[in-house]
Amino acid sequence: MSANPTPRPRFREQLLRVREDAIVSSVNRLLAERGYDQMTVDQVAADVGIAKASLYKHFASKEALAAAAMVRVLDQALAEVADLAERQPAIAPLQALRAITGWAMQQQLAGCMPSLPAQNSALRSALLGHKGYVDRVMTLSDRLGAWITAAQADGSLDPDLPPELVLYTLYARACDPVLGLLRAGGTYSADESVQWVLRTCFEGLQAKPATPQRSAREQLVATG
Amino acid sequence: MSANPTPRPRFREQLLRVREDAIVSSVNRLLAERGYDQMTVDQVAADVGIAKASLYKHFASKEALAAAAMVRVLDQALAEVADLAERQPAIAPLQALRAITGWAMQQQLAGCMPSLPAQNSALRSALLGHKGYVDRVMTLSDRLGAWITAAQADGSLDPDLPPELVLYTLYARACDPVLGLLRAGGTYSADESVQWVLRTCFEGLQAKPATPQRSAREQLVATG
DNA sequence: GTCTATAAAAAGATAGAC
DNA sequence: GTCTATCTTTTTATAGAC
Repeated sequence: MSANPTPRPRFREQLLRVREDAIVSSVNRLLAERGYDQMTVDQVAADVGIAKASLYKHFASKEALAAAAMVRVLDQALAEVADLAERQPAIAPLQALRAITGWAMQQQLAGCMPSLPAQNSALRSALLGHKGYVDRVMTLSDRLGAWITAAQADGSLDPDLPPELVLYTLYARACDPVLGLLRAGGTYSADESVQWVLRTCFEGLQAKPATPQRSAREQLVATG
Repeated sequence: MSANPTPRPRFREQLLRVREDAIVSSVNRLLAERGYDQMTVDQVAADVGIAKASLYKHFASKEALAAAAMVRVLDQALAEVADLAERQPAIAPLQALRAITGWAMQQQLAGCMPSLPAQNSALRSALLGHKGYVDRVMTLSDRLGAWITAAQADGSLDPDLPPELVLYTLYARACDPVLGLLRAGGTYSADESVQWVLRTCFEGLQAKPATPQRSAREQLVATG
């Protein structure tokens, strides 16, 4: 009998992963460009350069394709969080939240942020039944939640706000259409657009009350 | 010859309008519940209670249905703006913007805000070719733009922000998914949810620097 | 696993009688 | 204008050879 009944299993595995990675890349881009409903499996197959039937050997359904894309971007977000915590262990929690949100916005403008419709219940069910997806969402929410709690404790984040409101808001801003509209206007670069939307997100639309110009009484006291 | 070749044309017209109004109501609700891509013409016909072919006698396409729903909600928004300007002529521009945005958020939570995908280019083209829709969007943007300019002039709205950023942001908040998520949590009523999201929109996530607690020196001066 | 070819079903739109 | 019945296209998914 042969000494290697299954020669180089690692190599085959690696090849499989590379192929599936290419598929997920295509899905990711198409989801970012066209959204879930407008993306077709034929487009994915054509983009990857394989037959549609081959695609279904790797992923069981269109929903599975979307889930895989979400898992990847969630892993990237988790890596970004870990990187931030490692490189800047002393970073203020509010600044950490701002950095992660800015990273997500950059991803969106770069066409790397898959966008799924909130209203497609079939897709929603499929995602909630996908353990890998749910686990990552919970882990990321835990990490962000810790920063939110800390930022509220140190007084940099409004302590009155329900933490879940903050969490939802940050997730939503990662897909905020305002970003694309502002960028499409042509007046601002991608980075500038991100800074503007980040600013409105954290500092609001209203003018700051005191910081820019002190009150007359305060000025009198300080001067006299 | 008969004295009335076309008997009671007004009555027929009125009947037609009532029917089309019922259609638009169904479309509006389905667009709010399921979104454009997940809404089917069959569902609309079934909801109205007429045959699909009859539907196509009133509206030429699915895109036309969506456009009609948007026109109606834009008219409602314009009526709200006019009502605000008439009943409270002295209202501060910032408060006017806040009131209109809050009204839109209430509409969303009530299931009356049709949501169209930003990425469907076919739909986008159809809308941009629809004069009634474009006119109303421009008119509403003009009204809001006037308030934005005024609010920046009186210093209540951050004067550094590009006005188009503010405009885009207000439009986007009318469809903000955060609202539905917060409401779905069950902790807050619809009105409370609107207030929370309004607050984060205008005041941001960060804590205010000075307003909530005055500085020690200021307190000393005020007390002594 | 990859391919070609083909279901199978959904959905937008229309024909033609009344 | 409203209906039933049908068309046409698109799209998800699979059969079966290699």
